Amino acid sequence: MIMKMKFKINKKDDLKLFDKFARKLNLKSSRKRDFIIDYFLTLNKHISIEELYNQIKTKIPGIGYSTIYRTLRLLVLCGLATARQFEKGITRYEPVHIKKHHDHFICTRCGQIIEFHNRTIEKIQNNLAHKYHFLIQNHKLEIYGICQKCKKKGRRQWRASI
Amino acid sequence: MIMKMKFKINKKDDLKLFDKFARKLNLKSSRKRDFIIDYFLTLNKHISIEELYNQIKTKIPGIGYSTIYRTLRLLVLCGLATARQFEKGITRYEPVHIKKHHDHFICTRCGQIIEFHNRTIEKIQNNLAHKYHFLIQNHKLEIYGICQKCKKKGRRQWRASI
DNA sequence: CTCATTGCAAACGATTTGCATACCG
DNA sequence: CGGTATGCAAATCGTTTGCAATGAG
Repeated sequence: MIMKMKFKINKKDDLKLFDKFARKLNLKSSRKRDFIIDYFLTLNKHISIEELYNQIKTKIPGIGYSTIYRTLRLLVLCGLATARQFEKGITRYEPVHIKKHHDHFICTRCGQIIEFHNRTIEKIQNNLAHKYHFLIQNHKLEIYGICQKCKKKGRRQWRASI
Repeated sequence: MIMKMKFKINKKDDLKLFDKFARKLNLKSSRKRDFIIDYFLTLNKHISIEELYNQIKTKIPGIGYSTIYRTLRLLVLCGLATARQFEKGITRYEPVHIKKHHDHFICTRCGQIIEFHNRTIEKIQNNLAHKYHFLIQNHKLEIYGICQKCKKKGRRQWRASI
């Protein structure tokens, strides 16, 4: 029922787009930024700045948080990344190529996000769309609730936080 | 074609639910908190802490931010409010009663929103949730596309509005 | 009296920014 | 060289928390 999704990543085109964007804004090229962008665009899942920072740090030891933030801001500006807030206070970025057709379970207690894809739901959507003479471009399905771990935790642990 | 949905605001039941929740957690009652809850539950739109604070302040001048925060946290915990981040850095809360049956077709050209509800999609969601041991609290399904009218209009008319 | 609630100020965590330095063309 | 990119530390902003005072049962 649940399918792992495959994405055709067209990094080349994405990089070309960024180049054009960079020229428009008179940006100079930079090894570090280029590396971050290249790295980010190969991802097929959303990522937080912290995660990205830790991963990049292993490749560019001296890298700073601000550089990651500034680079991601540029990517969002030029449309190559999308920023989303699944849970409180943490922004997650996804490369534009995975924007389509993925759905999320989001735990409202611990913030865990489970991605899934379901064909039947999509089929129904298409039927409904047909009924309403609606041409589907894209959709977003988010299911909020409590994940297995948090259900087990029970009341005591979150009681403490009042 | 657009269906106005009616929400039965059942504040009485909501308050009862909170009472039960409060008893379980050994909360004492408090005028201020009760007022905030009552006020919040009559809203039919999401609200930010800042907005709520400013509105409550006109009724209870001495109120503090923390009280609002703490009360909303309780409401989220007991399921009477949902927290969402529509935009970066700001959490908005909505009363549960406007949170149900939240499916939308959204026309990306004219902005028309068609609300709909489909039982089968919900059934599938429940199956998926079961598989992941996930307890569903609510969900949001948004389908973006082009509505009947705009399909007929062709490109010229909506192009002008960009 | 015994706890829970509240307001305030301080703490916090994610993000942004000012500035001096490093880098690119 | 002139201007952009970077790292660092400090500033910011929404939110949380410690604590002393207040309120409820």
